[in-house]
Amino acid sequence: MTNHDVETPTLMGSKERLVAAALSLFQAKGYHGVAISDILEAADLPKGSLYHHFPGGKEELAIAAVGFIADEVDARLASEFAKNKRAGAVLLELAHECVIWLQRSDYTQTPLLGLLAASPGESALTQAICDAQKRWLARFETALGGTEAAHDKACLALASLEGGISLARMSRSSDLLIRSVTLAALHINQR
Amino acid sequence: MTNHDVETPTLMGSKERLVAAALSLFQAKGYHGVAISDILEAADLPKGSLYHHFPGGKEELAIAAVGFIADEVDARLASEFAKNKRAGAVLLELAHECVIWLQRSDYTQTPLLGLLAASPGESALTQAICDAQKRWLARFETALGGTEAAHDKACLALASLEGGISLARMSRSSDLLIRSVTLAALHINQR
DNA sequence: ACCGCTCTAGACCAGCCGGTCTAGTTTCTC
DNA sequence: GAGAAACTAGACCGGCTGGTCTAGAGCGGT
Repeated sequence: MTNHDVETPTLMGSKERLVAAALSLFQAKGYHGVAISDILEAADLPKGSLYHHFPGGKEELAIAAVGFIADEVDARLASEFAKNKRAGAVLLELAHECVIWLQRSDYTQTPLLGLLAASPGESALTQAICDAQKRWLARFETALGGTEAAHDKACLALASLEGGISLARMSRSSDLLIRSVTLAALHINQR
Repeated sequence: MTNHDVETPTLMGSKERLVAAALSLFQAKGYHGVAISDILEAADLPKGSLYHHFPGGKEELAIAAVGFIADEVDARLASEFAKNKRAGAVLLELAHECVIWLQRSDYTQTPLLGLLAASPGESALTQAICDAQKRWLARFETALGGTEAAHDKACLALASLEGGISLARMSRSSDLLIRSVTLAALHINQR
């Protein structure tokens, strides 16, 4: 979850700029809430560029955006777990990063994938989101030992994170996210 | 969370029918994903009726829908807690009802408010959603004793529920929801 | 200098969006 | 049964949507 910043567009190629702008907007308003023109304006590019890089239009772009955040978070999880950290600690770290994200956007943006969930049913986009969640889940699960209990704990980790983000965004305060995640982390760490 | 059924429209007044249809559709596709014409078709009513009962248009209707589900769940929580049930048991019961809901809609619908979160920022609608969450949170909090720890547990309860629903809907299986919620309930029940 | 490829640029389009408005029908009240 | 109020009905509108298409700019290779 590093810098997908739209304010410094010239440093990225136009394709990357499109993905970054799209991700940021989708995270703020959901798939249907964002118009193509919004994305183009944010990325400062004309329509032709979009349909050159993404012939599939809005949905293909959204899929790319989901893939981007999925990879980023997945890589981050991998590196954290590689440091032999306990799963609860990693969860907390991720949550704190989400808090920063929320605060920086004045609680307009949802980190991760929450708002993207309102996507056209049964589409490739939905599938992409599902895949991302599966990958993150698997990271936690294996880190927790791969047992049945580990699976349960991994579910709780992700659910408390996504749910906590939703609560935090609505209440415009990171408090609820922190509370739910720390409690979940506590439970996850004990064997 | 009883019957807001759109299939038996003639049994309800047209205003109730509009609210029921709107809620159902918003829960399936999010605020921006639903067109007024969709709602009208589902409720089998012309446009005039909508703007007679809800002069504020789409947003006012959405607010009414949020209020409806908020009241319903809130009343349900109140009655469950009145039976002196432990908070964990109530959480589990609520989750099971959500599971039924998910399965009946073939995982197209999100119970509660998840998808509504993608609503126009800073609007009255967002406020209505926020209020609903606050009320539900308060139910759990007081039932858990009103302490600081109770607040934490209440957050975990709601977060695991909403997050679990999101996971379940994406994976088209209630499994992940059940897992995260049962684990959360376990932790909530212990003092 | 020429070509071919990648990418930018934006005019253009059919269709749908939320919302308004007038006319009609039903239902309640007296 | 007269008249008002509540509600239904749907034509209509301007603006915006996602998407297509043609024209051309920039640039590397030869």
